[in-house]
Amino acid sequence: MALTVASWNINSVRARVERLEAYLASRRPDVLCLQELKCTEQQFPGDVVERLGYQAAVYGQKTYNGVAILSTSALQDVERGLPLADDDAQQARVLAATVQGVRVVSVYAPNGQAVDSPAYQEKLAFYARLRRALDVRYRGEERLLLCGDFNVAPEERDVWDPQLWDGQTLFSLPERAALRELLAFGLQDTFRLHHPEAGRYSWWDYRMLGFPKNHGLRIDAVYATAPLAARCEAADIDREARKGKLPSDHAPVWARFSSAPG
DNA sequence: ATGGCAATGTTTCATTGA
Repeated sequence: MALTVASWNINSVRARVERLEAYLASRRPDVLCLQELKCTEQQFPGDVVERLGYQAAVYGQKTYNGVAILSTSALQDVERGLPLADDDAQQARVLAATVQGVRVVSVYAPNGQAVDSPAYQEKLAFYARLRRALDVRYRGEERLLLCGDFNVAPEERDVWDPQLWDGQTLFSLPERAALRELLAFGLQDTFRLHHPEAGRYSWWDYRMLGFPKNHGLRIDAVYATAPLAARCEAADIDREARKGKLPSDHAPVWARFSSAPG
């Protein structure tokens, strides 16, 4: 039995319940990590996902942020936030749970606003805390997935106009270095295991015909430790979900893993 | 076709996102 894990910044789960239902019903991922719920746990449409055969772990807050993990099988050892990080107490950005022996983390990294803003420094600090949390909690030999909106395009091929984006938030060198430092824990980009090409994005600006012109960035990912990367049969971006009326500005990303003995 | 910002709440504008 293969395991398909998807991740989607849904940009308000209440505003897009119908799209969530359609995605779960048509794609049927075993696991779906969500970001930017923009609601509290009480406001999360738990009955809707339950009807579709999913159980949900939800870490929400009013108006901003909010992450969840949906799964067709049992969610175990749910952990909210980062260990030993009081700074994150006010922001629901990280949620972990174990599914079929795989530790799954749903991550919503800070946007960072402008490079000269305090929010940008907080973004870098978030990355440093996340890396430390991995060091505290996990080992690179474990089956671990970091799924989410990382708000950093790793390389030029992940950006529609690298010259325009040069030095801008989401593509500036310090945050790309922070992402590299996170991945140096022992994580691989599942999309790049199967797709070396440029021009494949997970986010498009609502403004200026971003999507029709394919003016996007690849800032959402499923990052996997070596034992899972070795079992990654396929990975892609569900660009279809960005089409039509009232889409999220992000498309879901996913990776499929063959069942590994041991 | 895939379409010209969108969601939230502080609500008729401000804030945030990326």
